[in-house]
Amino acid sequence: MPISHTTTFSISELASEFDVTTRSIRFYEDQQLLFPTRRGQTRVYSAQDRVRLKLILRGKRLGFSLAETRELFALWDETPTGSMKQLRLLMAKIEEKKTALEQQLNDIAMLQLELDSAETRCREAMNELTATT
Amino acid sequence: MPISHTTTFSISELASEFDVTTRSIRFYEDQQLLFPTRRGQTRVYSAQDRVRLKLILRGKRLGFSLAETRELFALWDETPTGSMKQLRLLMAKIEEKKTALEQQLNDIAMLQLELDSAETRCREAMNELTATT
DNA sequence: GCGGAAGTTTACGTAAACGTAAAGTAAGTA
DNA sequence: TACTTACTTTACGTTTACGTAAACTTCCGC
Repeated sequence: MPISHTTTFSISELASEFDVTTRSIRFYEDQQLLFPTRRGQTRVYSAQDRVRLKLILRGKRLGFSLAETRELFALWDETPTGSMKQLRLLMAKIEEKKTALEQQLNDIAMLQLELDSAETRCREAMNELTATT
Repeated sequence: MPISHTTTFSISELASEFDVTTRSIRFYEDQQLLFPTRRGQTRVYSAQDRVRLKLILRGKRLGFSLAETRELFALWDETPTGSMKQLRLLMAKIEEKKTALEQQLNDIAMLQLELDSAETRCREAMNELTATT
């Protein structure tokens, strides 16, 4: 059901665009990660919701739990309008995430080296087989 | 029980070194990711096992399931001594992992930008509060 | 030789992230 | 009007990755 298309989407549009099930999308709503409006019973998703869904899936690719992603949304949403104490806490969370990402970058770099090595060995083995020795 | 220490480790040594529970380590064995030898009943871990454990944990940080990590181990182990067909399959798997890692790098880069932005906003908010305006 | 620490197996429990079936509604269409 | 299609809620089932308790065995120090 392609919705009015000013800037809104149906659940199946999003599902097929991002290749997830409607079940998943509803589950993300259940977990307070998405907040579509309703036209009667039917869910109507805004462009913002679409972005959020994209971010959720990105989070998954990085191994984040839905809870963690929700935390990140909180970081992003909280237009920093809190007390000094809250702001310090927010900064701490941000730094924490940043160091975790640094760690991930390291991990990925190592894995890439190993895969490259495996690739080389594989290539050599293929050459052995091809060679007319 | 610090074992003979030529190059072997007890389960609790590994557990405390990597800050995981012994339960987890035993579970990884159950899932065919580790293969400690036995001294009587007791598990004895080699340096190789230790490396594997480290790799398992790295995998977890990258969001890999234990099954995926086991697959990676297979890639690594299979000293490429198979048929051409098998080698091509191996190469395909390696490429697949590599592109997945590229995707992850992209994802991380994006997230880093967003976190930097959040950090900036946070700093500005703190300055607002501090300023004697 | 006895208590405590560290190891073991067996087995049931649990949280996260959905899958899947059941049963119903609402809109468009032949 | 009947049929199809897309959407909905409710609710139980499933997989992964362990946690946790129970009930041993082994070894070490005193």
